[in-house]
Amino acid sequence: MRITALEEYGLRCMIILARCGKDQALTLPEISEREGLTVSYAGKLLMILRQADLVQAERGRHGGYKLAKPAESISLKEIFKALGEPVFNPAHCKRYSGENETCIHTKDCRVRDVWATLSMFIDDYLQGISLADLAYGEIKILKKLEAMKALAT
Amino acid sequence: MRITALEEYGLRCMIILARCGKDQALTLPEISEREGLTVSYAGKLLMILRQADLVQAERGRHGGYKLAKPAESISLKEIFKALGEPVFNPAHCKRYSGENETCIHTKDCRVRDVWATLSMFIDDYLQGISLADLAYGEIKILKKLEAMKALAT
DNA sequence: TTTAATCTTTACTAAAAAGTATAGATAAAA
DNA sequence: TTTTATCTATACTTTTTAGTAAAGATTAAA
Repeated sequence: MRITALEEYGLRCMIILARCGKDQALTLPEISEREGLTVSYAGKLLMILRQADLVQAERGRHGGYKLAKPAESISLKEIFKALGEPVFNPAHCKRYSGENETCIHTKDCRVRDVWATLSMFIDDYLQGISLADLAYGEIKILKKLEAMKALAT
Repeated sequence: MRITALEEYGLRCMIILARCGKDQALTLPEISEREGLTVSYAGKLLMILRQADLVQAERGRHGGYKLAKPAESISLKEIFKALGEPVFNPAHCKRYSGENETCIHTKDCRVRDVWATLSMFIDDYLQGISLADLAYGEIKILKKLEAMKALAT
């Protein structure tokens, strides 16, 4: 199970935007410079985020990107939804069907139950963390994570 | 976040072996036929599983693969560990470092905290499910998953 | 000892994901 | 109106993952 490059870098771009202040826009060169990415790649990431309505873009002089809404009201779940697929989705069983048309376990599949439940856990976890927590809630988020850990064990 | 092909198919091969009975061995053609995989690909998967000591192989006539220990004492966590990397590991920050030598957030990184905690949750979850649960615990596993869901919300 | 059925290993090809480049569109300032 | 700074879109290249092929090693039976 892997976090993809789009997810990792896309999230970091969101953090940078959250940190730069609500009404100030950052340009692609600025974003890419801060995260150590090429301008092209940052452009690709920001396009994805814009198409998901997570950021707003403005062209021309004084243009750039800013968050489409306050960091407090953007959850990691939303961000991940924009950047990739969930751990488990209905296409899974078709994708991993080997030589067959669909997976041979189509009905009554325990593996699917396990993935679906895990996927739900992950979604809940990501839902509970806001972009603001990550961008400037240094103390808050550590406490939150500690609390979640304690709950889990 | 994605489940990889090795993880998905590798787990399914383990389930097939668990279902075939403790002392009976299955050959590559048998395994591949049951899961709809090519013999070559099944060979690759089983080699990985063998090198992780999850299955035992015997060559020659009457050869084949069987589980290295009872399905009750093999957790999904072990199986996943053999087949791929965890969601978060120490190499992560180096891998996703953009143009830089290491990620610019090396010290005091909230993103890393979030991944590390998530990774721990996932491990706990996988640890709590045995191969036996998946292979022949039809009722048991559904109940288990329901209980875990209830706990989470 | 030969043969056939099996696993083992390594190298190869194909597909997907990651990352780059380039030409075009828009906005504002000169 | 021209120029410059910006985003946008698409096509391309590289790297990684997925999947295949083929030759070798082992075992047991004939």
